Amino acid sequence: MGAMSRTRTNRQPSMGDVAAAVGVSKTTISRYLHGEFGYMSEETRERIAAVIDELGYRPNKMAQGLKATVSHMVGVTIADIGNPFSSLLLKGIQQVCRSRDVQLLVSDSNNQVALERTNIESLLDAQVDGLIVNTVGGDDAWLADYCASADHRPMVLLDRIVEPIDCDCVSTDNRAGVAMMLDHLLERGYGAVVFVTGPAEGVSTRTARIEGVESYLRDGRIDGEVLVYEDAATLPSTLPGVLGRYAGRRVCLFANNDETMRDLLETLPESARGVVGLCAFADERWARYSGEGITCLDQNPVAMGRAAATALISRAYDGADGPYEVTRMPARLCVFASTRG
Amino acid sequence: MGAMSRTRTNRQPSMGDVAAAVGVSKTTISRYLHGEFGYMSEETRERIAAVIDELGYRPNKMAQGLKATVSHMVGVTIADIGNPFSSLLLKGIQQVCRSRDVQLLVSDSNNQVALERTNIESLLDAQVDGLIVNTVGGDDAWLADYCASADHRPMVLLDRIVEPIDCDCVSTDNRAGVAMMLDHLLERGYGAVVFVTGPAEGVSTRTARIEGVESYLRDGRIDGEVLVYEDAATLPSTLPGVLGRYAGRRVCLFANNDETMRDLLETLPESARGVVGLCAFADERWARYSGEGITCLDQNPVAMGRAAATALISRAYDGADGPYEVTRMPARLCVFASTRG
DNA sequence: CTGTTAGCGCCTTCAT
DNA sequence: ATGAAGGCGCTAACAG
Repeated sequence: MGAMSRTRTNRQPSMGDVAAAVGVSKTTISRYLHGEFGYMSEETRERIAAVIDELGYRPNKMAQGLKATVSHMVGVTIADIGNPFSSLLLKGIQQVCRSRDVQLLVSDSNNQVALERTNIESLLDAQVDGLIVNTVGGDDAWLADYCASADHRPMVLLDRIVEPIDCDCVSTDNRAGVAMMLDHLLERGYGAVVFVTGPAEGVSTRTARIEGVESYLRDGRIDGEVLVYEDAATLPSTLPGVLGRYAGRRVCLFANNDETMRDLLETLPESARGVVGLCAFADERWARYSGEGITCLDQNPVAMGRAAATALISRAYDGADGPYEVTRMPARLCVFASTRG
Repeated sequence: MGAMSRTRTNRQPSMGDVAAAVGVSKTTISRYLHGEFGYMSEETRERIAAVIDELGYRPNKMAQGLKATVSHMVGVTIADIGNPFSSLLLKGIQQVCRSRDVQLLVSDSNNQVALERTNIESLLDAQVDGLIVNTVGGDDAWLADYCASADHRPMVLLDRIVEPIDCDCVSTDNRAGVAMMLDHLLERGYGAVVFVTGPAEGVSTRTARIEGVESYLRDGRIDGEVLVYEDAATLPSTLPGVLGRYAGRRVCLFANNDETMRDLLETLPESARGVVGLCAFADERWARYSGEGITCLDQNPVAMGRAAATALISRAYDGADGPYEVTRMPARLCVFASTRG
C-alpha cells in the first residue's frame, strides 16, 4: 500500500504524496517549491523535480492561502457586466492582475444595490485580498462603513466614484470631457445643447456630467438644459417640446452614454436628421459607424481598469499606504459627421 | 485576556473566536452554521446568533473548501474579454452561478493560446470545481487531453467548440444561422453573396460558418464565395476585385462578426452604398443603428452563457454524468435597411 | 444536546 | 542538508 492514504480515488496528488514518493519530508518539498534550495543536495532537488513532473503535482493555492492569509485573488463587482464598457474595464484589470499573478473573482451586480452588497460580502468570504468596485450607486454609506471597518481589505472604486470615501478612486474626468465637447459644439456654431441622461440616482458619473453641463451653461456661452428621462418610451413625447424651446438656433443633443445615444437615434424623427446635432459619451468603435457617424467622447476603460488594478495591488500586496487618491482619466473627443452643423 | 490568541491584530474573527465567546465548542458553531439545530438548545442557538452578529463573524470559504474539497468557484476563460459578445456570455454565466451561490474566477486569454493554457492551469490551482472555456482555438489536443485525464474537473466549451471532445459544448447554430440569412438574401433578390471573415485558424465558429456558406453555395441557388482576410488594411485593394466578379448581379457582403462589419463599413466606397447589400453576425443593439441599419444574425450570448453554466453546475455539483451534449442555440434574424436590395 | 479527535494541504519555527 | 511538530479555519465521524 502507498505511504499516503487516499480517501477518495483519483485525488490530485498532494505535497505529502510527492514527499512520500521521493522519500523526504514535506518540508523539503515545500522548500523546493519556494526556490530555497540553498542548502539542498543537488540530487534531492533533481529527484523532487522528476517526481513532481511524473505525478503532475501542483500546489493547492487554497491551502497555501489558508496559511499565508493572502489568497492571490482580488474581487471585482461590476454594476452591469453586459455593458461593453464594463468588459473593457475587466480587460484592463486583467492585464495588470495577470502580470502579478493574481486571480479575479468577478461578480455582476445587475444594477441592483442589494446584489452588489451580497456580492461584496461573498467575495470577502472567499478571502479576496482586495476589491475593485464598479458600484451601481446609491449605497455610499455602506461602502464608506466598510472602508472604515477595522479588518477591511483595500478597495478601489472604479468609474462610479463616491466622495468623500476612504479609498482610491478611478474615473473619467467627466467635467473636463463635458467642457471639451461643449467647446467643440460652440466652435461648430451650435447655439444650444440638451444633455440627455437617465436618472442620476446616485450614479456619480451622471451627477458629475450633469453638474459639468450646468456649470458650463451658467457661463452663458451656450444655451441649453439637462433632460432626464426614466423610460425611453417617454422620449418621443417629451423631446420635441424640449427641442422646440430652441427653435431658430442650432441645437445639439448630448447623450450620456451609448444606450441613451441609441434611444435618441430611435426617437429622433427623420425630419430632425441633419437639423439637430448629436453627440455622446460613447465607444468610438460604434459611434463612428452609427448613423452618419456620431461625435463622441471616448473614455479609456482599459486604462481605467489598469489604473484601478495597479492601485489595488500596490496596497494589497506592496504595502502602499499613502493617502487615498482620486485618478481622473481624460476622455478623447472623436469628431464625426453628426456635429458638422 | 481573550480565550483565543490573535496572532495578528484585527484579524477577522474565526469560528474558534465565536466558540470561545459563546463558551461552546467549534463543532456546535459549525452545526449552527449548517442549520443543524435539530437537537440544539434554544438558548445556545440564540447566544450563538448574538455573538456571530456582534463579532461580525463570517465563515471562511477558503477553509471550508479545503476540507470539503469543493470550493464553490468555477473558472471561466474568455478568448477576448474586451469583446461585448464575451461580456454577455459572462452575464448569462453569472445569472445561473449567482442563483447557485457559486463564484466566478474569470481569466482573459487575450486571444493567445499560451495564455489560455496557463490560465486554465491557474484556475485549476485555485481549486475551481469546474471550467467554462471560451477557447481561442488551436489547442484542441491539449484540451482533449485534459478532459481525458483522471482527475479532471468538469468542463464546458462555450461558443468556440471543439469536436470531438469529451465534454459538454454550447454554441450558436451557425449552419442554421447562415442558411437563414442566405434564404433571406434570396428572398430579397440577391444573386450573390460574399462571406467575409478573418482567418479560421482553429476558431470553430468561423469554420462552421464558412462550411455553412460553402455548402449552401453548392446548392446553386445563389452564387458567391468566401473571402478570408488577415488584415483590414488589405480590404480596400481586394474587395473591389471580388465584387467585380459579380457585376450585373445584386451582391451582398456577409460579415462574420461585428468587427468585420465595421471593417467593411470602413472599406466600402461611397459609390457602393446602396448598391451592395450588407449583413453580419452581429449584436442587434449596434447593427440596428449602424449606417442605415444593418441586417444581422443576433446570437443569444446571455442564453448561451446560462446554458453553459447550467450544464457545468449539474455535473460539478449535482452529480450529473450522462453522455456529453452539444447544445446549439439558434440565432435570430433581424432585418434592417442594408438588405432592402 | 454537545464535545473530542483527527484531519484537509500547506507553511513555519525549531531541532538535528 | 533535512525533519518533526504544530497550526491556519473548518468539517466530520464518533463518543458521550
